[in-house]
Amino acid sequence: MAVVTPTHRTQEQRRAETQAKVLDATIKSLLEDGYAQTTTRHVAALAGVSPGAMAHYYPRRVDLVASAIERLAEQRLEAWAELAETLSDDPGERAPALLDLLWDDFSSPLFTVFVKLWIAAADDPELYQRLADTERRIARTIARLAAQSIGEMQSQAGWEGRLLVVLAAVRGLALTEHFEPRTEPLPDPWPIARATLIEVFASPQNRKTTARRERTRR
Amino acid sequence: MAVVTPTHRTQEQRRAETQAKVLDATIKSLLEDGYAQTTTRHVAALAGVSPGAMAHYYPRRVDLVASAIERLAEQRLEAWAELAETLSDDPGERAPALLDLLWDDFSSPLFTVFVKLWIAAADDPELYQRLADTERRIARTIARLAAQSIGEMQSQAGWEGRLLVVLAAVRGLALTEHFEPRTEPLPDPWPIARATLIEVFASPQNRKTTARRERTRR
DNA sequence: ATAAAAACCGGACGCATGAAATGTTACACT
DNA sequence: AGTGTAACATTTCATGCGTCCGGTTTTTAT
Repeated sequence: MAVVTPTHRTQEQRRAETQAKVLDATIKSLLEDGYAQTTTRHVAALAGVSPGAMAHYYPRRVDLVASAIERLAEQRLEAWAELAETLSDDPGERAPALLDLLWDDFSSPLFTVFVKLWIAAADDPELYQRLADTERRIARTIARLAAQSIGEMQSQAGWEGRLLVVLAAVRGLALTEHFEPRTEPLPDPWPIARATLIEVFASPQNRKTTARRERTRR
Repeated sequence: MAVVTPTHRTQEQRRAETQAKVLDATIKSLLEDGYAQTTTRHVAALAGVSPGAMAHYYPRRVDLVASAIERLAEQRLEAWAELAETLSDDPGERAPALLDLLWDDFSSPLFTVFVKLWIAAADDPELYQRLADTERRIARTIARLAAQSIGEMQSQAGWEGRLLVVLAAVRGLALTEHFEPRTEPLPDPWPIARATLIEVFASPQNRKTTARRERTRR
């Protein structure tokens, strides 16, 4: 495939360029076709790179998806850190805002990629090994973010369980929405779930401070 | 392979026997090796049946796993119906008991099989088609069971959201426990989550303040 | 009871796809 | 200009799914 361009690209440029193309193609494939269908050939074709060239950078499939997921994690963490800045100072507003942030994150297609990889990793020790480190960083960041977002709440009884339940509920809801087979489409469950989760967060103990009505978004 | 055959097995018997062996082997493989590694030959070897024999009953892989999952669903539904009988009549006891039932079900290895198949079905239209019907029956049964278990609660404000959140939370918690990669083992989250979920189920509807500001929007 | 028919089971082949080894081209340094 | 090294391309090997055909056991009809 004769490259017509006499452009003087340095090796570093070429290297970075093909790597970027390959990683983008990998993410695209994971999103649209799932992990099983994300084959080396398919990714190479999507990226417009020869299979052999790709094998040079990512010898095995695991290397490919591990690198891609690390890049994804970077983006996700950056987005989180950025959005965390926009949170209100009012404790009564902060919980609902955090919930919406969570839901936006979990209901995005990127969440499905992570889930698909968790499942695959359950039966693939090597992939598991590669994902564990990345996943750990994500979990830590989210935990830290959540902790500092609900800050003073931690002194109250049962905050640990409430945080656990809220996170699990959002995850479970997202899982159902994304993956559970349906014969007919169902209405968006978030408005109803959101209302209940705000109650859980606000908890009976400090109802006087949080009894103010929350804003309805969107 | 001369079976000296003093056994007078009727065709129906042979048929049922090999089918049972194959289906059991399929479930075993799904449990231990995941969907991707559940190959037709692997299952045949596990069942002690030749690939050709298996192909006679289940021409393609989809037929195999679809049949297996239907059998699993039967067992699961029967177990649920049976356990539902043992629930206490005391409304105060019934919610915790239902929660424990839920957790037992979702934290069992069988749950992981269903999840693995959901994920696989997301990128496999034919498998999706086959699973949708079965999954729908399960969802209906659980919904009906939960509804009649919390019976009179339905008259109270926000019961819809509470049920939704509780189910989602248990699902999400189970997902995390089963699949999220960890570098170190974590303590069992159920005791803490359980306590919070019981509150969610049973607590705030007694207070008049929360009942008023429910139904934010929809 | 026995022969014909049907059902059941076992092994093997073709096709497609995934991963890896080997060969070829382009760049950098002196 | 020439050589060593890194980037890229092609080829080969291994694995898994789906299907067919031959052999055997059970059923049915006389």
